[in-house]
Amino acid sequence: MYDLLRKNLEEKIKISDEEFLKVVRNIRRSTLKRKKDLLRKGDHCDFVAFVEKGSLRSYSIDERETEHVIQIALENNWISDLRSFITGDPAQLYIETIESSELLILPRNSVNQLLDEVPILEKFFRILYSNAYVATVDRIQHNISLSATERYEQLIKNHPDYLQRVPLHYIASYLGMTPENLSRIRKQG
Amino acid sequence: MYDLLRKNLEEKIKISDEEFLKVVRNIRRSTLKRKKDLLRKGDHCDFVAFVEKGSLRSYSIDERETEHVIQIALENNWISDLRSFITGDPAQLYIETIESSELLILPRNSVNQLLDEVPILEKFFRILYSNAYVATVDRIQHNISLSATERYEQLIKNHPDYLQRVPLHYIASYLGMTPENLSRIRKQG
DNA sequence: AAAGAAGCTTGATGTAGATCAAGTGATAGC
DNA sequence: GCTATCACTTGATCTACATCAAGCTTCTTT
Repeated sequence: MYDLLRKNLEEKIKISDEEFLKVVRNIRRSTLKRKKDLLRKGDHCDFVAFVEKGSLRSYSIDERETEHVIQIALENNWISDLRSFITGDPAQLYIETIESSELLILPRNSVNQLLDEVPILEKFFRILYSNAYVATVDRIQHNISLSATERYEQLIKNHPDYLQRVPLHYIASYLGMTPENLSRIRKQG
Repeated sequence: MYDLLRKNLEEKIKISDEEFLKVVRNIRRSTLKRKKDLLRKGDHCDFVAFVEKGSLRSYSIDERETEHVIQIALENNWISDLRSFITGDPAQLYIETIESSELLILPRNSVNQLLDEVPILEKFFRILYSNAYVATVDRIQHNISLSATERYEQLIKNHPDYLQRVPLHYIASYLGMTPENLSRIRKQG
């Protein structure tokens, strides 16, 4: 039932049956059809969500009403508006399912309490945060120094699975280009 | 002697004289002329540095030999290659003084030890990390959704001090544009 | 005080990628 | 199984910004 979550935790920390049970007790399971909202801008993002099945994206909308995909998460990944989760500020992001999905939701209240009960989770969250940090730093570097074509090539290398599962216009947005431009890049390559 | 550092810590946490003394005992003071390296790519960044006086920048160099300014730090700010500091991987960044500067260096060894001796510092570092995270997320949003002119206008609003102290071609790089383009933008505005 | 380096501006030209517009093919949900 | 929305492609045009090149000014260092 919670095998994938357990596996995910054990990629980062050692956790006993007993400790894992404490985590599981605090989890809420959520099943969502495709294109359903998990978070809307202005909400308080008081959870982190683990993707057990399906796929999601987080995105922002700027003043010109343009969407920008920030994160794509398939199975075995965590998604949240970490900024809002950490600071308590209103969310800047929307989070939405791409395919219909099965999620395991860990609310912030529980997290605070769990950190006392299961101290090894401190390490887990530290890793979660620093991974998120490193990912965003990488992304800046990426956008700064690569052309649209190179960014697409990197994506093929690092996330070939996205191409099977995620509509191309989301991928284009994630890579910081228009769908038209991505289409033309794919035609050449 | 360490007034500015104390003030900086107290912006984020409450710290007693005794605790602060423990911190200070672990600090190394460093005085650098302008344009001197503090960190080179490939080094292990095993410190965080507090700017007591002067200014620094961190930057990367891409395959095309182009520099990209990642962070600018004036007095009362911290600078590091946090990615390398956190993960222990070799640094991706260079750090260099812009003006001649006075730095307070906190080595990682000391940090680990200090976290045991002065638990309140856990909070300080959590805040330091999450500020860094939020800053990079903001920067992505910024670059994604604003034009070169708008990015410059935001900078004027948020960091007017940079304009007095930091050469314009570093600012241009920080904003993700060429010096020529920044020059033309300033001419119009 | 002089010489060199660093910093800034201006003009001419080039180009990656955006925007606009239209049409075709695929999917989901009733 | 039908219909509407969604997804993708292709072409024509436009534009923000980069690149290249040159000259001027202002600092730094000796």
